[in-house]
Amino acid sequence: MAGRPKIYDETAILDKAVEVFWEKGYANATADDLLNAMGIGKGSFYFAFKGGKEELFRKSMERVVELNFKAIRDALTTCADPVQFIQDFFLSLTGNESPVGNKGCYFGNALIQVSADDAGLKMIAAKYLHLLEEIFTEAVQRGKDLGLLHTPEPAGALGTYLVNLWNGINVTRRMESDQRKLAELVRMNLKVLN
Amino acid sequence: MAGRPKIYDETAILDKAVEVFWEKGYANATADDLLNAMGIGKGSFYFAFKGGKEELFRKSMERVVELNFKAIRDALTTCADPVQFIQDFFLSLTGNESPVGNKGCYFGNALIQVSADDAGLKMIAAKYLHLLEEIFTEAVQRGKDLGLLHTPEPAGALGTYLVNLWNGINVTRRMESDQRKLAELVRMNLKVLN
DNA sequence: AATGAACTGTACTATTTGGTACAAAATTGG
DNA sequence: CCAATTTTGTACCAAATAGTACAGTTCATT
Repeated sequence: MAGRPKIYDETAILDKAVEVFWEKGYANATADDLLNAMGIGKGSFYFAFKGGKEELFRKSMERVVELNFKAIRDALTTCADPVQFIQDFFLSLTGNESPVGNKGCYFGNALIQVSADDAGLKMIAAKYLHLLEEIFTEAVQRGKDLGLLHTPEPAGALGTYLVNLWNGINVTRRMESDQRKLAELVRMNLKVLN
Repeated sequence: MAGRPKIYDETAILDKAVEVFWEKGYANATADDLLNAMGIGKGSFYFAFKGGKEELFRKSMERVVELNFKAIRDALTTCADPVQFIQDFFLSLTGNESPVGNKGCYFGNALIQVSADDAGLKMIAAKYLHLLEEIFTEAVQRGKDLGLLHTPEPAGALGTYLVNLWNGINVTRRMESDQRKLAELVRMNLKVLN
């Protein structure tokens, strides 16, 4: 354990990479784009990420899960009314300054942007979307336990429903700029939570 | 009006290009991939598509609209029960051999795959998704006129709902291979059509 | 301070990319 | 058959790309 110390902060440059991938998409983000944003040289980059762009993206997905999903899960498991939280969450997606950003879902994007021969990355993206589904399912279950939900639909089916709504909204937002229509759309969908 | 005749069929090579774009995605499809699939040389290609890959993709989108959306619209405007048709249509998406293929929505994919500086392509893709929304809306309206629908939701809102479901399913299909869950998801969503 | 390990910057390379140039080929009309 | 026109194949190019090689640097340990 000796050696020259890193001149950068691991997570800081990962965050920069996340920005680039989110903004430009996996396929369109070049190594140059990434290195510039991260502010490190090729030497450092290929030393830290022996797997190149692919490994960087894998780690960037972990980072996004860490930053976003964990926060959602925490909020959902501690808040007084998870059902209300879910409703607010989805409605917030219809605004211009959504907390999640306007570039779609990091993992949904990945599923569609990553080329077929990077099957590994796709599977990881799918896995994380399943995690999100699970988070929704847990929240719904908690809502049921708290007596806030009376629908006969099982929590698992509602989790699937919500992750699909998430996937849909993240695409539909790109074709529809009318926030009213988006909000109405969400409201109509959230009627399943009654 | 003279000149050497084309050695290829315009629409035939467009169909080949559609295949490649659909399979690999816009960003990942190289000119080489496309030329090989289309079976023409660079000379012919850049002569026929002066705008290169971008123009080819624009025309390929037109072709997909022509092939797929027009068929859906025709079916929806002539069938006896448009509501039933919509239900069958969405349920068919959950199977392995969906009529639309398993590579997602051509236009939803485009919205997510095309780089930000190709804003023109994105707008066209969005426009075509709005066309699909309109097709759904018309079908719903017709269902109402025929007395097959009793929901108080306006047809336009239901059209938006359905295009969002379409967008969602096309992403969710990539993360969820369990056809039962997908079918259940669709069934839950289609309860809005009652 | 000497040693060795961890890290970085730069120069280089090989390949792939989209795209152009242009001469040759295939046709129709005169 | 000749001229005009349209289409094609090939050779070429410049830029961008991912990645390697490696010498040099900075530190902890001794």
